[in-house]
Amino acid sequence: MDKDLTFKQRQVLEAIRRFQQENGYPPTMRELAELLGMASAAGIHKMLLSLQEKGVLRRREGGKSRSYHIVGDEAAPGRGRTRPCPIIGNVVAGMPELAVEEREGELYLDSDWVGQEDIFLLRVRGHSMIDADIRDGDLLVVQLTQTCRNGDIIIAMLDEEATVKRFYREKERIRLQPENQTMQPIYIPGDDPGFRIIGKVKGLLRKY
Amino acid sequence: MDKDLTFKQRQVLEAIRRFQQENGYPPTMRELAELLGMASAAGIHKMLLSLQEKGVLRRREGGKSRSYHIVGDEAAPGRGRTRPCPIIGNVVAGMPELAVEEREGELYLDSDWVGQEDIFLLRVRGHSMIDADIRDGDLLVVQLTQTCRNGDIIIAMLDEEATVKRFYREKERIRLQPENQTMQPIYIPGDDPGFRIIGKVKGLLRKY
DNA sequence: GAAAAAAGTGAACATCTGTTCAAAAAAGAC
DNA sequence: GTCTTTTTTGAACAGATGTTCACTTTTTTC
Repeated sequence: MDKDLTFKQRQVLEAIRRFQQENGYPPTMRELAELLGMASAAGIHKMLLSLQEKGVLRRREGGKSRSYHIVGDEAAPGRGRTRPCPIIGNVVAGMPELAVEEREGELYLDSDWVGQEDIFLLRVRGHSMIDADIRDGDLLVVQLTQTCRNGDIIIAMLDEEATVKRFYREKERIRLQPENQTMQPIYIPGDDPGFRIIGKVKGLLRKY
Repeated sequence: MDKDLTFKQRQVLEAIRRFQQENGYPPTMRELAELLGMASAAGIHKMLLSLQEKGVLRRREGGKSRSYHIVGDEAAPGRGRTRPCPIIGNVVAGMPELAVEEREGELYLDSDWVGQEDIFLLRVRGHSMIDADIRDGDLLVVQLTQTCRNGDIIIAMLDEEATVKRFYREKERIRLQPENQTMQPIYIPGDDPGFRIIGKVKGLLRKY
């Protein structure tokens, strides 16, 4: 696909790539012209159009400055490869609107790893899940969902307070099992209005 | 150093970062203003100046459009804030050249989280570190280094085989301690040529 | 060599972009 | 409360930038 490019066109492409690499943003047409020793921006303009037709160059919006990027270049806008995920210090009432006050920051995570669903990162407080090898200070990747299966590790609101527990549905009640031998399970009647499932744990991040 | 930023200034910084991440080039002042719901570019202009004075923002040349970049992200200009990290299935002889045959794939990770050093991801086999809450199948973030301190979790080559152990330097020998009560420590004479430290564990990724 | 395509020029124009200024609103500090 | 700092607005301006046009030069193709 690169074979039907002329020498000049390849030169322009290479100049764009180098400029982006060195400066962190794409060049303007006149900057490109000067870089290639040309006197007018019009020639570059024509060249960029033909490069666009051949599919090797793209621009996000017409008319905007510095908006060209090379197709297939890693430096190009990689929508989809990674996504920003907010770090929540504490789950608070009003979820899943993710109260902004509790935002610690955000991490960009690989979409291949966390998937496309609505997620956030929750910092673990305490040792209630130590038998599941989840430690104090770990970050949990939480997927917002109401549906979960027996044995899932979930985040639940229980009377305005958030907890991480393993979920089991029993006959007339729900059992929330802490993964810590020294702690007792919590039983929820089926009709408890103070109980609400926020989401389930899909992954874990730990920093040493 | 980030502590003397106002809330608004931090908001502006975050908007710049996100725009750069999504589009591959920095925003103009008016684009920023619209993004933040402001009516004029002048406010943004003043804000960028103060951010510049505080040293968190820089521009390559005055007067040029879209030429601002965030100081923390400047280490990898144009590469955004994530970096590709190879996933290694097994550590093999010949490291740290990271034999390509063993590459399982790669994940893009947040530079804020993994830092700028040379790293790779190693998949854990077995349960030798279960007492350190590291499970079979976890991915370890390994920083390539020869220097490590007592108590560090390290990756070491021992007679052509890779192991994950906790590192302790004793009088005339090195003790490699498995974090599993049922396993015995390994002792290495100080002059063992078959022993080599690959790196140390900086983080952990787990998927449920 | 003739014809066609590609590359380049120079000028003009509309819009975008950064910058400045005066003033007002909002938020904190005291 | 008063005062100061921060934040926002609106307008205006200069220069930068993308675009178009007519035309010339160079290169390629037949």
